[in-house]
Amino acid sequence: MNYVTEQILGSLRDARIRKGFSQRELSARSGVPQSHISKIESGDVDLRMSSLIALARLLDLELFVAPRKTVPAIKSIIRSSNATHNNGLSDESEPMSPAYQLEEYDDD
Amino acid sequence: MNYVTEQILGSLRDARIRKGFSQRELSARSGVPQSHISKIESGDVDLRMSSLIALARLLDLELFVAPRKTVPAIKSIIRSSNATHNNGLSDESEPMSPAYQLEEYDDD
DNA sequence: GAGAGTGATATGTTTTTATATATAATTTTT
DNA sequence: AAAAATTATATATAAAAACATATCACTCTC
Repeated sequence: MNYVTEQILGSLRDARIRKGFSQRELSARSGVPQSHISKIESGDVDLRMSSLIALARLLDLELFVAPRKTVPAIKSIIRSSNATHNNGLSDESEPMSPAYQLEEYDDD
Repeated sequence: MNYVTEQILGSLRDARIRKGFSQRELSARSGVPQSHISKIESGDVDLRMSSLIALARLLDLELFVAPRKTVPAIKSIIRSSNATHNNGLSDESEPMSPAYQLEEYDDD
């Protein structure tokens, strides 16, 4: 598994966890079987672009290609975005995932 | 074909052309058949992540996922990068594709 | 208009994702 | 430690990409 792939799959997993989704829940939302999500995250399959985009979208991520020379700048933006776990100045950001969960929730 | 897909495929085609590669040449460099590259560019196939990464790499592009809220900033970076067709202040940028080609070149 | 280069189409085969489903293994919670 | 939730594996099937190869249509140049 090459570096870029690892990066992307890692981002997917991190985003899922940051949103407080289990693989099952992401499965329910995306229609992709949990077993397949597991394989995806562990790099056992070379997933298709449409699947990647669909999963990313559910996790509030977007897929891109960028010129190599812009990579450092972009990574910097992403990094500082991830560093900002809901500081006061937030905009239309996603609701923070709770540190613990009192009741089970079933939206969707 | 959704918006993100279109964006990405468009970027691939643009980058290929900016580098002065024909589909045949990209095929030779990547090992992906020209016929398949044609289908990819016209959105006839839902290509795999590894293929996407491989093609992107040959075109000096890199694949990413980024948090949705960072998208405008990132697009802005990419835009200005593309706007700068070799202005004087360049760094380690790729050699400019020539406006015309005298001889055929075969590196690789 | 012949020849060369380019991109799109066509066909048949192989490989692999994606799906469905079940269950095992692991981690977390009570 | 028992129960519950989460993730990893396994198997079988269907669908689609990837591949190899050939050819067609189009444009451009000589």
